[in-house]
Amino acid sequence: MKDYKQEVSKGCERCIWNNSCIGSKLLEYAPYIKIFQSHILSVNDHVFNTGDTLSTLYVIKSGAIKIYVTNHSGDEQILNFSLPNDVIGLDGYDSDQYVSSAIALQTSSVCAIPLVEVKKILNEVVPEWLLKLALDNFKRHGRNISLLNKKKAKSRMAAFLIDTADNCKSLGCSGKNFELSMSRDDIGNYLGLASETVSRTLTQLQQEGWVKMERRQVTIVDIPHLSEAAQHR
Amino acid sequence: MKDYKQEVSKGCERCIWNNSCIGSKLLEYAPYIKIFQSHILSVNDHVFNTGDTLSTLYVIKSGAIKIYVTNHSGDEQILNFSLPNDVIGLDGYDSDQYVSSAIALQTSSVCAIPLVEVKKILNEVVPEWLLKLALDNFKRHGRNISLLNKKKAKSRMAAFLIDTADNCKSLGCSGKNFELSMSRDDIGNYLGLASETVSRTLTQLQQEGWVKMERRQVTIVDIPHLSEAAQHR
DNA sequence: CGGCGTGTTGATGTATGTCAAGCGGAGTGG
DNA sequence: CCACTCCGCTTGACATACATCAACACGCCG
Repeated sequence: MKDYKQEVSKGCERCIWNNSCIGSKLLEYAPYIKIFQSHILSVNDHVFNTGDTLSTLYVIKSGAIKIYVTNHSGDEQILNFSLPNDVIGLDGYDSDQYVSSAIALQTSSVCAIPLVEVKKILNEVVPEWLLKLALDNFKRHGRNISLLNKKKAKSRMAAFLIDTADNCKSLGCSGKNFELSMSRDDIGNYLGLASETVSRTLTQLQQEGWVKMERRQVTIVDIPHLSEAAQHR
Repeated sequence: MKDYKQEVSKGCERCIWNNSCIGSKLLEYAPYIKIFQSHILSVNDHVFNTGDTLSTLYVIKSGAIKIYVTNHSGDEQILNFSLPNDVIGLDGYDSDQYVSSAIALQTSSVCAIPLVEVKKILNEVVPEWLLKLALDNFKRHGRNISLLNKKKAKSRMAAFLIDTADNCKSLGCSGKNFELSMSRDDIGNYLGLASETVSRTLTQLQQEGWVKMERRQVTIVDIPHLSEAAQHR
């Protein structure tokens, strides 16, 4: 997807998504932007890969694209199935790499929007705090999925504890020692487990020596092992 | 939470979140806005309820708030645990009611921002297409959670089919008849099920007479029953 | 002390994962 | 055009993780 033969400036006017597509709206707003011609993808062609330099957003024009991440033991986790009119590639907005991969499920076509231009406009127009609000939501979305799609209770609990610890740390506390504000029931509801399972899993994690628990008071002892458990689906 | 005694304009300057809080940023941006004094909540106090008129956003100053929805058979589904500095209440932005409920898990305090003012600024400043992008993401987030937190395979599949049908409909097709672009493997991965379970569940749904399937071609026959199945956790 | 809410632990049932075999359509090559 | 193969899907048999039901322990508060 390196070479674009033709700009789409003209194409947009004839595109069936012209009225709803981000790309054409962007063009109205800043006509000087170069949006590149819809690119045809065959089944199993990648639009981008995790770790690739993030320089382009894509708007799907036709087909279907699978968005997924791969953990370091090679398991694939699908985040989303994106359809025409969806924008993909935004998830790494504040890093400079894609944090997910995108692959075509059908013959598809996408239009490419240079991210630099989008960023420029965003920075000019949108107050920083607002951008942060939107981005935070983006990230939470990803985190949530990765919590819920684990198959084993142990992985979910481990992921939940790490997530909670991270949240706590970003609020200024140690990150190893914190208090859960919710009941086992609530945790179970959130993670899709019975509260008894939450209880059992927590004692199990204690027996492994990875955490210590005293009622709702949590101490994380062995972060490496806990993280590893959280990776397993 | 109807009466606010005191504006927080002064309070913001002394608040520990002053530099990162949306409220204070908003004030810098539009000093005329009235943000209301941090309000103290006891355990199990509601911040807002599903269906309440959406007129206020809340920024959490201290404590922890549980965000949840209740389906019509009364089951609670927790969407999130929100912590200090989080903004809550945005999820119904483009309707005029809250679409979730918020309840304090601990003694907490929140500041109230009138949504009218935020909307006014957003509309002035942020291009409509951009707003749509952010909101769409919001909604997808909610949909995803409600897919993944079902306990039974049948509910997940039903919810998945309905969701897919809706997506399809919003792209202009019938909404009763569509083609899945992904394999059973992918569906299983996405829903956290084995592909065999996906297969079995689909044949089960067919035997119930709720859908017809021909390879990846889906026909939804009995929407009421399917929707009902999708509700059950 | 007694009652209540919350959490733990045990016994049992069940839904779903796993392994394995077989089916059927789509594409390929003869 | 037919046979062959491959891949995705289905179906069955079995194993297992988790839900459910139930009893009980603990801290909290009156």
